[in-house]
Amino acid sequence: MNYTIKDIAYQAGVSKSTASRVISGKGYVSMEAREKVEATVQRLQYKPNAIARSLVSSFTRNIGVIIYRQHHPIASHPFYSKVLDAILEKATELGYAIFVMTDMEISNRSADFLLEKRVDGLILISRLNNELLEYVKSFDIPFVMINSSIEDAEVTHFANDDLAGGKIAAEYLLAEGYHPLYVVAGPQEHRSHYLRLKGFREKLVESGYSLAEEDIYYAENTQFDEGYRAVQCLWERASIPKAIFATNDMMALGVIRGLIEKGYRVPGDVAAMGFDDIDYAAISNPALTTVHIAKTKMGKAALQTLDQLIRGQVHLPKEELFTPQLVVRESTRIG
Amino acid sequence: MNYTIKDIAYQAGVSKSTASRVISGKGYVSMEAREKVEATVQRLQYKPNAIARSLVSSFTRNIGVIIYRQHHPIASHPFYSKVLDAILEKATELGYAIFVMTDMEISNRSADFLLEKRVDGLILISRLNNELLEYVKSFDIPFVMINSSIEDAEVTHFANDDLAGGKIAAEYLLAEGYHPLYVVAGPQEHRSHYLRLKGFREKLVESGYSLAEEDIYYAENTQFDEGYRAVQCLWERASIPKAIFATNDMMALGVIRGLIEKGYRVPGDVAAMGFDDIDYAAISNPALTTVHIAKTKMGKAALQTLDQLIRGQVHLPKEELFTPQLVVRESTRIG
DNA sequence: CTCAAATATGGGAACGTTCCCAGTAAAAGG
DNA sequence: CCTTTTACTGGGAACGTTCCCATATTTGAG
Repeated sequence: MNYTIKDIAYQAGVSKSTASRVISGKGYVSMEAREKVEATVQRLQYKPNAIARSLVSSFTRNIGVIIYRQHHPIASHPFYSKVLDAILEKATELGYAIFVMTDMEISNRSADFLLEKRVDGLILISRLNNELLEYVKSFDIPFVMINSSIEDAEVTHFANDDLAGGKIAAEYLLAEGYHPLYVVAGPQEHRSHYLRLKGFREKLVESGYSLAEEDIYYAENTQFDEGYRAVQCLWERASIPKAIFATNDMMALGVIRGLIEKGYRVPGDVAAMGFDDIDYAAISNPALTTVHIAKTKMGKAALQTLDQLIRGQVHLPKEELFTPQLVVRESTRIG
Repeated sequence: MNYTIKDIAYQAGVSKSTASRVISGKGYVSMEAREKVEATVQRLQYKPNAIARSLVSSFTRNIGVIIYRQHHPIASHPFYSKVLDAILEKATELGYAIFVMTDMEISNRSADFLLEKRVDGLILISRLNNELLEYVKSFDIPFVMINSSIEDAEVTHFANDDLAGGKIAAEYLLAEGYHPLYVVAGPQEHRSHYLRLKGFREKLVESGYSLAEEDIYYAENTQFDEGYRAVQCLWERASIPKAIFATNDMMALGVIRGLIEKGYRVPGDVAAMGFDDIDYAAISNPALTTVHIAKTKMGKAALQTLDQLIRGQVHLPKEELFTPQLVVRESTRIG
């Protein structure tokens, strides 16, 4: 059985009002009463009931994180798990507890569930559609999006500057003399993969090159296997590229695997480059050149802003883009 | 503003008792009343307040997961994130919401926090000490442990059969003709690393071999860098092994990196083997031979059992060991 | 010495549910 | 036709807090 504030009050010989004042730390309390109550709290290992507190204050200090995944589990996702880590760490700092939910299909289910739990705010990560967005908006609960597949002018959104990232990749590969180039592009319905390809192509054009449609493999999902398959498909064509850029690291790793199996040396014969800078990029063989995304910063900033939203601040920037950074490793470094 | 059951009752023209009966689905309600209430619920997008419900029922349908990590973030941990994924999936199935917490040092902080939130149960993962265990036990809240660093006869524990796993590794390497062998062993305070080494050694002895202390590198943590460092340290000694076994995959990957940098071919010159079967093991170059742990099964079983505990079942097995499985990949396959 | 301000206390309403209970109306049993 | 059961309804207490309010005591300024 759990003790209540009444038990504390009774055993400390004060009223529950006084006990409440000591425990919540607000209002006038005499030194004597304070000591008696604190001693009793200690002795009975009393823990205030956050449920009852929430009921009266209408704040739960709980936040829901929903990651909509289509193919891949959430927590073990090499990218989103990093963001989630950052959120969890920041949450401890700010005194929030985090509900983590994952949903295979994009539906209202998770949001409904967390709304019933009366979370103070919501963080939506990755894929979502307009219907869901409108649904969440219709309850006026603070929420932010991270790396969402869609954009909305009214909703605070944290994302990597993928257009710039695509350009960085193209610029680097061209500067290193890699040409011709092939691209393995993730699903174009997703904002980030679309922008990465777009930035890459724009930079090529700016530099006097071009990117033909037949030099692009459009992947069905964003995983290792699709990178591997891309090599098989692209190789049915005549020319062999000097480098392959994939719009994320997992696919780039699949590309490397495909190349090695075909007997090519990476980067000796064909170089490979990814995007995301997941943990494994640094330790793979060869280590993967990629575009680093500030995953930790994104996660922390998202919760920080959500906290401000919860505390009633209104005039916050609607979009925050994080600047990506080139990370050069072995997979594009010859000699 | 959120609607309450009173609003529903008023707008539907019934008492809040009747509205409650319709919404919670228990007690007698006329067809007419039911329809009126359901229509109003639909119209106002009413969501029952789980906080108020919890207060009266004393169940929250929330469960806390605490992962104590020493060096590595939790969600992006290649092993525990898989377990967490399984827990999240099972939770959706069983109708629980999951609080995920992470703690750098082993303290009562996270447990206290979640206890105040009045979670129905707790899942403790990885490292913990007796003090913490006794503390959690002192509140009689149902809880289970997964892959805990310590054992306790009274607490339900889900773990891999690490002793058997160590034997499997030794048996396989010997059968393939690998000898002499080096071992990179994780911190021996942790039950699983201790048992993996123990099983490995026992099998060697059974087979007429032995494992000298100087052929073991005791790692300070369980990460990539320590595997890499192990190679540097072990190589200061005279003989070169035919294979190296690391008590987890991350260290094994570090070993491979170290070997490659020294100019050895893996497995041509020296083979390498890990333990865990994390995602990266399958896609690394060379793909890593390892001992597979049923991470998903462990996570699901843990929540399943916790649910039974919460529902009042008492006679449950105190320990469940999952049988590991050999996974042979390139890193030990010659030719 | 008086009176206002500051300090301290306890009673009780409120938060949004559930659930027990008393009561009524209709159906069924004798 | 009376009685018992069944079907249905609404009032109100309870869950464990916070917080407003009324009241009591102490402090200290004039």
